[in-house]
Amino acid sequence: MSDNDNFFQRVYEVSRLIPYGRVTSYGAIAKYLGATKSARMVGWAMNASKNDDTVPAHRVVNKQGLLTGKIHFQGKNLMQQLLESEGIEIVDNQIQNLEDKFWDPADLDI
DNA sequence: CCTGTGACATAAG
DNA sequence: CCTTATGCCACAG
Repeated sequence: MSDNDNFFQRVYEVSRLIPYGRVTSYGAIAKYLGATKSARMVGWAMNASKNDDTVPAHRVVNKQGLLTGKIHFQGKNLMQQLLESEGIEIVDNQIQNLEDKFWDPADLDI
C-alpha cells in the first residue's frame, strides 16, 4: 500500500459507478484513467479488489464481453450468476447483446 | 535496479 | 477456432 495507490483507487471508483445491469471493459476503464494500454493493470486492480466488497468486479469483462475473470471468482460460475441476476444474458461465458449492456465511464451522463 | 507476472488488446499463422 | 507472440504498464519480491 503506497500513497500512490491512486491507480487502484481510480479503478475502484469507476467500477462502483457501473450502473446495475451494465458492464464495462478493462480497456474502457484503463482509457478513462488515461492508461489505455494498461488494461492489464485494471485487471490487476480488480484482483486486489477482492478485498473490497464495494467493487462489483463481476461487471467488468474483457472487450469481447467474455467473462475471462470468472476464474478468479470462488464459484464455478458465480460471476455469470451475478450478471444474470442483473438481467444480463450469458452464453458460453460470453455476454449477449453486449452493445446493449455495455457501459463506458465516459457515458456517466447516460 | 532487475525479473516475473498479470482478470488485456491486438496481430499473425 | 486455435495457439503464439508482442506491447503495454504497474506492482511485488
